Amino acid sequence: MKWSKALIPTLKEKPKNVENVSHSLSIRAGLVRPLVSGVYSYLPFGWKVLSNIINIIKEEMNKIGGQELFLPALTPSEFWKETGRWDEYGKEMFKLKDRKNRDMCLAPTHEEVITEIARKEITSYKDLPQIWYQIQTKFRDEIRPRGGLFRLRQFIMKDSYSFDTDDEMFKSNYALHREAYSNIFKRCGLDFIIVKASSGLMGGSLSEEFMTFSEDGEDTVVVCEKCGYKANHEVAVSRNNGVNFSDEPLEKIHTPIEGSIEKVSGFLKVPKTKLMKSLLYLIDEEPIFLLLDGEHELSDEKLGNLGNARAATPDEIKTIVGASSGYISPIGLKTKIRTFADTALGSKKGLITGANEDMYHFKGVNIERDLKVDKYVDLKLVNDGDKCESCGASLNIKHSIEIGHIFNLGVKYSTLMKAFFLDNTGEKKPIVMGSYGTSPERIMMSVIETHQDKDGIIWPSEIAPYKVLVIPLNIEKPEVKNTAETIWSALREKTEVLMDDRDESVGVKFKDASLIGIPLQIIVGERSLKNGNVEIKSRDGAISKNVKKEEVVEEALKLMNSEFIN
RNA sequence: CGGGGGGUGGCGCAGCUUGGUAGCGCGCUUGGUUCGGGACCAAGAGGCCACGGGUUCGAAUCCCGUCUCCCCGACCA
Repeated sequence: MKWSKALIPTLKEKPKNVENVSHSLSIRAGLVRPLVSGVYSYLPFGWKVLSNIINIIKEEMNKIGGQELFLPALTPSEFWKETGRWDEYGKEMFKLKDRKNRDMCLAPTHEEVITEIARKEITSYKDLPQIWYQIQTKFRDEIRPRGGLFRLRQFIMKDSYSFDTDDEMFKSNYALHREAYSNIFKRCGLDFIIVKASSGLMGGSLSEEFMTFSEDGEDTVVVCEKCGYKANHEVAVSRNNGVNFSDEPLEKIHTPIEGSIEKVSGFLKVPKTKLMKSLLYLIDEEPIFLLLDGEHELSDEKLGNLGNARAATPDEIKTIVGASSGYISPIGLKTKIRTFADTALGSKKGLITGANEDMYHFKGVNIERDLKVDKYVDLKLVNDGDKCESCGASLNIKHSIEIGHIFNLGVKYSTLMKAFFLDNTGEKKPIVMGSYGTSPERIMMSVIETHQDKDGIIWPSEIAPYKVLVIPLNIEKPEVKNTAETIWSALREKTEVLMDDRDESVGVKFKDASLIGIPLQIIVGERSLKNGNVEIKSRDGAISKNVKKEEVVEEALKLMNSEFIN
């Protein structure tokens, strides 16, 4: 392709309303253009990258025996109603009516549709296992699209589904996907880790997320550099901080300040760990006290695991406990309220917590002596620097981007939608399912996030829109032009090559070359041509040398296949 | 949905406080000079100042409403 004939609309300035690097670069390099919030057009240059990513995905999925299919995006409500997600998904689902007034939606995911196929077509254990996948557009009316292309309302998803007779068989399909995903991300040039995940709306237990690190990522993960422990922040665990205070008698003290952990620890001049956070929640409409170490926040995910939970309102707290939030605790209450304590609280002594009277706290609280804990559960959101549960080293919290998610659906959908098969004893059983998702846009944006410098993108060669960029510096000099043409023609038979044949000044060409990030550049200019040379260099700066113009094609092909670029 | 910030030639911005001929940089067109890191000169084209109402002799500017985009929180590939 010649640049003069191509649509590669580069931008000199950072577009407005753009925050993170990948968003800015994807627009500046002419890959994408916004249409409405959370919806983007993919221009030819960007689509080439996405197509390369999609091809890698297909290759790796086919390798594990995945069969590609293509399901409709427009789906009737009835299947969603069978599983209850018509309501569960709520406003996030793009719902519409057809001309007969029938409820339809633009599918946000495809468990229902795929299960509908499975229940009709799979009848015997002899039909199992199966892996079906598709690469298709998903629609989710996100509460807030964000981060450029990180959270979209319309996006491409590769989703696959596995069908097995039992958990044992499922495990091997799961492992195959884990392997395939690892290969996909590796080939795209991404560094990633696999963490324990939260399952969200999908349900199911075994669940892992593939994460890349980026300051602009909307997720956080907890990692232990020492033993390799890693988990999504929401579900990560850490040890008791090991801080102990001496035992004292229980005593009510006057604390004439706002009852926050911050204020109380400041007022009493004690560390936050000496405070015990007492929170009143309604779990399945039963009031329950949740106790946490003063320096930790409650994890929403872990809270959700307890049941249908919500924080008690100030009025409810007043009615149930008789004091305001900030001055409450399960100690000395007339009415019994069940109490769950975070595991890290253990049997601590000498703590401070609310005295169930405004402006008063208890000091000297001894958990074993002064209150009855009904259940110890893991409730806390891990803090940076907490001690690793398994090895005791300090944990780090890092921003990350979720690029893939694999999980066990168990028999949730097969049971709800009656997708049964007969096993070898003639017994009717629900199909064991797994669901696996990744998104080409996310991959592309993650790659940009992690493969760029101040001048622009540096594409890993496998997904680069072109592998080589030929830059004739002054297109009006016949020798420069002809040499570039010769190189370009020879190269285009072997690989994808772009030639910047625009009549632009060198500065513009070099700046654009850096911006669009083609991994290999062949620079044809009068200066080196005097010695019969052209320059070949890699965008990442690793290679820059002069070679005979007759040998540059061969050299380029050699470099392309070497390890030098990611 | 709550909170915050925007919408002015294609792009990035100024102008708005204190109403009075719509401006700058980039890009674009034409001609010329340049050509190893966003060149220079000259001449041009291009704007219902998001939209709808008001106030006023007069509104990009003041007031009311609407739409829309971005950021922070509940969601997830």
